[in-house]
Amino acid sequence: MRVTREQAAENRERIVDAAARLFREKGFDGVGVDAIMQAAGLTHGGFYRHFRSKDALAAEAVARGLAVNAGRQAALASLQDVVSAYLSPQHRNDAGGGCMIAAVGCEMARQGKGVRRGLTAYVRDQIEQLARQIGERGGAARRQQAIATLAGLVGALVLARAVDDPAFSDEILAAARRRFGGSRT
Amino acid sequence: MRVTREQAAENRERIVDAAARLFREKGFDGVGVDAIMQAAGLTHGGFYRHFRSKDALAAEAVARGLAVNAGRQAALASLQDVVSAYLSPQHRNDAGGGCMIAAVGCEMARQGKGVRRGLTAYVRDQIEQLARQIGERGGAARRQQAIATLAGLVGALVLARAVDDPAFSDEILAAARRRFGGSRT
DNA sequence: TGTACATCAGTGAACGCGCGTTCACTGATGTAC
DNA sequence: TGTACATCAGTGAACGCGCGTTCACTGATGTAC
Repeated sequence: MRVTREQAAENRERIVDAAARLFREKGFDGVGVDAIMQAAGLTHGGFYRHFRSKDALAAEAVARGLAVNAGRQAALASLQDVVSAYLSPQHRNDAGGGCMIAAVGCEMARQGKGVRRGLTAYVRDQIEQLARQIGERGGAARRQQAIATLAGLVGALVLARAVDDPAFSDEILAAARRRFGGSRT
Repeated sequence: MRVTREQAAENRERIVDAAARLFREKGFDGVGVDAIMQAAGLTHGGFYRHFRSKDALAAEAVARGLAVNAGRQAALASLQDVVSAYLSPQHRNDAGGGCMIAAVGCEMARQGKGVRRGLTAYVRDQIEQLARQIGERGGAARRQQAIATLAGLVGALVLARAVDDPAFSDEILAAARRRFGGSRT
């Protein structure tokens, strides 16, 4: 049952997209190759014609998820827009379609080189982009604030998702929105 | 090979402690019952005389880890001390002995009720304690700032651990220390 | 353009392995007299 | 205090299961003529 080269390429994309979503929803150890292939509409046997290993897919899926996220963030003009989208209840409720770092950041420290390299580049980009959007004062202080803001966003989303009580979760998001949301420090 | 009641209780403590450490080092899915029991100096077969399931142990281990952490934090008088200990390279390098949230926060959203309930109580406590240590202004703004600070600490540590480049990791910690470290906002 | 053959994306069964959990067993501890 | 027996913490083999990975096979696609 061979398939067009274009079809094969398209299938590969679907696998990476499915993995990017499922990893964010259930963690790296929480999804198997089987589930990923099924989500992509294929059977698990064909997996190794596309990827050397599950780890190799993870590296690509993380890169994909980060790239999509970076694009979305860049499309938002102001710091306020970025922060309020990031700290929205919708983002909290949609881990599978949201920020990679908030979803699987804790597990990344334990991942292979491929995953961590992609993440590092992304974090650098995000910091620079945030620094540009903060846009006041000179380099060092602005960069510092960008780092702190990124940390605050990620941490607030992790907390808001981990916590058991919806009202408390909302409070965390709201507080972080007010503190990091473009108000002049 | 029955064992003294006190010995048994002691063994139970050792299991919980080993689990609290290993979960932080490798994630909930990254350690098996076997490894935990071995770390506690026992064989895996006896596990179910102490805990109903791995999940039940996870709830206890998280509670233990959080309690230890809370105690350590409370022993530090000033916000500055708390922040600089939390965002120290030593803490970054010792996930197994450090903050539960930074180590497995992302996975907690996917854990059972026991784990999340304990975490929620802990987050509430930490926020109140930070608010007390911030100690300026009235209730609402202070609480807001405490939430943002907690988020910033957790996020910065997650980022510092995830990133591939040691210098960059240090920079993240330093920037967050300066932003969250007790300086009057 | 048509034919003959090689390629290879995808299938589904199978592999070894480690997981969470169960179980029969052991023998020191705890208890009843 | 001593004796006889029940209890039960811990052991190690075993369970079913799902995992990541491999493999023989299929048959449409791609290629060479």
